[in-house]
Amino acid sequence: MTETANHPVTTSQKTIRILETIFRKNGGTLTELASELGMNKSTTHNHLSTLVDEELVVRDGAEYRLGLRLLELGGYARNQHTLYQQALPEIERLADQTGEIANLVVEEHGHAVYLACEAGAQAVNIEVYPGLRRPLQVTAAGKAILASLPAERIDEIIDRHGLPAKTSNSITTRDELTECLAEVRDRGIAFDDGEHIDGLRCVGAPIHDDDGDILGAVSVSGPASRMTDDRFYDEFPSIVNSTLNVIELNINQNAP
Amino acid sequence: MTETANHPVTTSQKTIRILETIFRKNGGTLTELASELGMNKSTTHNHLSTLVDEELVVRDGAEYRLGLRLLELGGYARNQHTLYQQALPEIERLADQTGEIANLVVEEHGHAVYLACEAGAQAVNIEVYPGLRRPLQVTAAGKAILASLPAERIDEIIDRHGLPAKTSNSITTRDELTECLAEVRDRGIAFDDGEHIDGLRCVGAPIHDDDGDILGAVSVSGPASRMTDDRFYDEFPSIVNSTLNVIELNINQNAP
DNA sequence: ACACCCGTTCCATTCGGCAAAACGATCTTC
DNA sequence: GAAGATCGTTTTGCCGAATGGAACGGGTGT
Repeated sequence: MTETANHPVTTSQKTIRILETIFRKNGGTLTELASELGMNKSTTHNHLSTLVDEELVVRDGAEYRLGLRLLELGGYARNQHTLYQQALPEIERLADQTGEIANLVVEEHGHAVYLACEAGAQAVNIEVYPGLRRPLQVTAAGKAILASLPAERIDEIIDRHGLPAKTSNSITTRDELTECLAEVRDRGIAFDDGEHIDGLRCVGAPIHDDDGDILGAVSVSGPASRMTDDRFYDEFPSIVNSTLNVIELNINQNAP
Repeated sequence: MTETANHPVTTSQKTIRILETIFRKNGGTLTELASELGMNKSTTHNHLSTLVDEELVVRDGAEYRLGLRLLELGGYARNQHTLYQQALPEIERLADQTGEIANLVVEEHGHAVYLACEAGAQAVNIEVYPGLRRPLQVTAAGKAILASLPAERIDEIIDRHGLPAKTSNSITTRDELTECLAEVRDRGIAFDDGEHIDGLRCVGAPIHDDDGDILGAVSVSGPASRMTDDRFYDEFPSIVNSTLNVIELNINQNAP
């Protein structure tokens, strides 16, 4: 299932690695990228000029940067998720209502991927943007999704990505995770108490269709200073829950 | 400047063409894509499994679709535009104020690229999304940008992309365009009166930094039924203009 | 004016991308 | 339930093309 390609196209892999490197380093010159990748300058040059030709990369003097063509493709990838179209207005409302950051998350390739993140009035400016990927088990939304997946799928994902620790609170063993997910299934709500970023608390809930299949998750995150225990454990879970109900209603109405 | 690469990496071009085709056809099976591209099945298969490996493509049964990894890269490409960060709140306000669709547009590779498009209360649902590209000369925002570019750059762009007609109102000759851009420079406002989509009217204005360099454009679009002449020629231009002033103030304050 | 750094071009080698065909799996049809 | 069609996967050999070394050119800064 999650096995790697038998005959990968190595040339294309190189091109993709270049894109990734530009992404990681936030742009760079030809020689920078070539040495970073351990590739010859002329090879890198050929790849880069191809990418510029195809408009996936923009050249600004000596600097190469990611081009907006990627946004066209990525924006389209997002739009094809009907969940996005159905849930976006509710996510915006959730952000307004809480004043914090409200997120819509789906699972892809074993990652938690943010489809939307709307900032409320007093939202703290953490670097979160549509398309961002994080490990599933360190986010509230990701845990909500994991809790709705069959055990063998969870094993697959752990085999592929492991359980990397982000803070001292992170879950790092399969046993801890199993226990945690059982609680999530009980409550219908997942928590992240500084497991990804110290001092950041997060409340999430899974979104199901009427067949009971998991579609994604909705979550709200804010700093512990404003996320007092009563808001974290009572108020926000109930707000998230009512948002969830509206979203599931929308989905099941529009897809009979 | 706008010349094509001397030694393009043809293998990577093929991979990119596959991505484009999936984009255009909104997904497809292996054999569909192979015949569409005139490529052998095994070749297409190798490329596709590489793309899935790299998480740029998602496989859902027999269907291949664009993956959200592209949204990660594209979202990042958008975030690196400081204009986006500075102008987004004003675009949202503009959408609220007018009830129509408010857009933030930049030029890249000779296209008008939508960085943001926020829907107001009564916005008509035209298919516009972040990352969408359109010819510059058929949109109000694009004309605003063109009007601020040096003539030789405009010639380059026309050489590369031509002046494709979208409706019977579209500008199709260099002379018409020159005349139109002169008016835009006079007024500081650009109009699109059904030049891209019949019955769609659009008001745009160019965003400059304090050096006078063009950064992008802001625009509002709505159906002619609501965009009566007085709103189209008076009310909306003045609203767009005041939005523009706030954005330019933000930019020049935060980048001294 | 000189030197350094970075991007570009040229060329030979060899690696790997490509197509044709055979195989396997899944779903439909009689 | 068997036969056939259709689609994805694998195998294999050949030729193209991606690669890296080295030389060239162009800009900038001291």
